[in-house]
Amino acid sequence: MVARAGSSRASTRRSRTSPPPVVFDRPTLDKARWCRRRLLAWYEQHGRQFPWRSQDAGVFQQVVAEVLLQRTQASTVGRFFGAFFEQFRSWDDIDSAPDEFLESILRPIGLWRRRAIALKALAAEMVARRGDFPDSRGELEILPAIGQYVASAVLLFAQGRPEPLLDSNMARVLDRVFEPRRLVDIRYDPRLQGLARLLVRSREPARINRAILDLAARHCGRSPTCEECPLRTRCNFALHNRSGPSSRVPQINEAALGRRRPQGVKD
DNA sequence: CTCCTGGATA
DNA sequence: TATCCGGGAG
Repeated sequence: MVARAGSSRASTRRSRTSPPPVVFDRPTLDKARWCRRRLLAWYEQHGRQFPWRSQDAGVFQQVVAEVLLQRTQASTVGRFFGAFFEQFRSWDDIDSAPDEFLESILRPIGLWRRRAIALKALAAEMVARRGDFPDSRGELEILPAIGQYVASAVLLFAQGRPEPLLDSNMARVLDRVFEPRRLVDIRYDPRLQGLARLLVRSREPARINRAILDLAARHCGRSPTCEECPLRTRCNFALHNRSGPSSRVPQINEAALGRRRPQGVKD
């Protein structure tokens, strides 16, 4: 039961995220379909369980979890999940909590100061909104703590729309299976976003999203285990990779993609 | 050491 | 468009 609040007229005029003007050729469309099937089959057996993926998790927990997951490993948030939501069970709980208390709870997983500010601002907004999110991406991305990624998560989980959870992991999978991205920053690469949106265009977009994220975490990291990957037979990286018996992977010019920060050490 | 389901800021 | 936030796991 999707309540479409007739926003057809003032449709997302020009949000920070461009609409999908990207057109793909037939081979790419076929490959995407093939990937979807393989991913779902793989996810059926190897998908990971997390609290925020549970049926028990409401939109509140799902969205807050997305904020907790930013630049943070899922396993870390997995261990942290119970302790956090035992203290904060609603937007109102966060809104009414003292800043320093929220910070102290967030401290173990890092980014605690920024996250406290962001969650506070978002909670206040959500209390004022009586708990319901706007239904357009443009309106969502205005809200505090909500950027392109979390906006997609809200549209995906709260409205069941086929939006991609395009993070650095999904980007890496798409780079390898399809074409390398143009831009270093995935947030401003229309081609990459269009590709991600194409992949999750299915009956169960949430499952596809999770399948890709889990695949990236399990087999498609910096040192990928292509032998066990369900996409290996049509993945550029895996195909180039199988040329030799050595398990050591030399280099695919991937060094230019990941940002190399000098990270000056000061003594 | 790098990386982790990014977003706000200048 | 580049930088910062942050503790923890690998």
